[in-house]
Amino acid sequence: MQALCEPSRAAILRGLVLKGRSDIRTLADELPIDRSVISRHLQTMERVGIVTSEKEGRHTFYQVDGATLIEELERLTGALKQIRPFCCP
Amino acid sequence: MQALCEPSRAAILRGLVLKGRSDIRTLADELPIDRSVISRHLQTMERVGIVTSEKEGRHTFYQVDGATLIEELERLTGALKQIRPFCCP
DNA sequence: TACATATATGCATATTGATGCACATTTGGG
DNA sequence: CCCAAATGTGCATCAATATGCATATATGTA
Repeated sequence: MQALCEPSRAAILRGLVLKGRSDIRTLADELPIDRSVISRHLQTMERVGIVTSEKEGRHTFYQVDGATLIEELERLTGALKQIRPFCCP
Repeated sequence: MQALCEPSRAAILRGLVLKGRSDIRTLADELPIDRSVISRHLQTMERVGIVTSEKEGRHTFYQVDGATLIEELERLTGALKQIRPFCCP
């Protein structure tokens, strides 16, 4: 959730989806955001599990982990459905 | 999303789910949060559409709109599923 | 009508977290 | 080994927004 709230993070995620697997430099070329900021946001999102990273030489490639993202959302949706009969009688 | 990110809002939403339809005073009795703050957060969440309100005399009763919440989440999940083959080949 | 209760709002302050610079670190190429 | 490129980190600053008090507004009740 946190990850999807912040405009910059959303933009980075969007860029990553559009471009597919890419390194920070490539993403930074498309966004008006400092590379260091992008780096940190991607680290944040990796911690949460919605992106993955692979180091290749001096580059770090990031990629959206759509499966995890979907899983999490469905988990939440499922939980809400359990609750629903109670919270909206 | 924004609504679910903020700790206080999450707490209020949780309270609202546990108690079911209730007024601000009732919620405030369970939470270490000022009534005015709760009032504003509920207004915010109503604007987004995840809770609904009904005035009855001097009370304003709020209720979680689980249906909308689930709808939104499923919309997002659906969109992600569309993208998935591209973003995680 | 006067009063108490419930909620909403104006406003100043506090808090959280994003931002970008400077610099450190890592790595490949000559 | 030295340099340049790519990324990561420390740090000070800024911006957004939550918070709570004081107060306004609305509403039921004696």
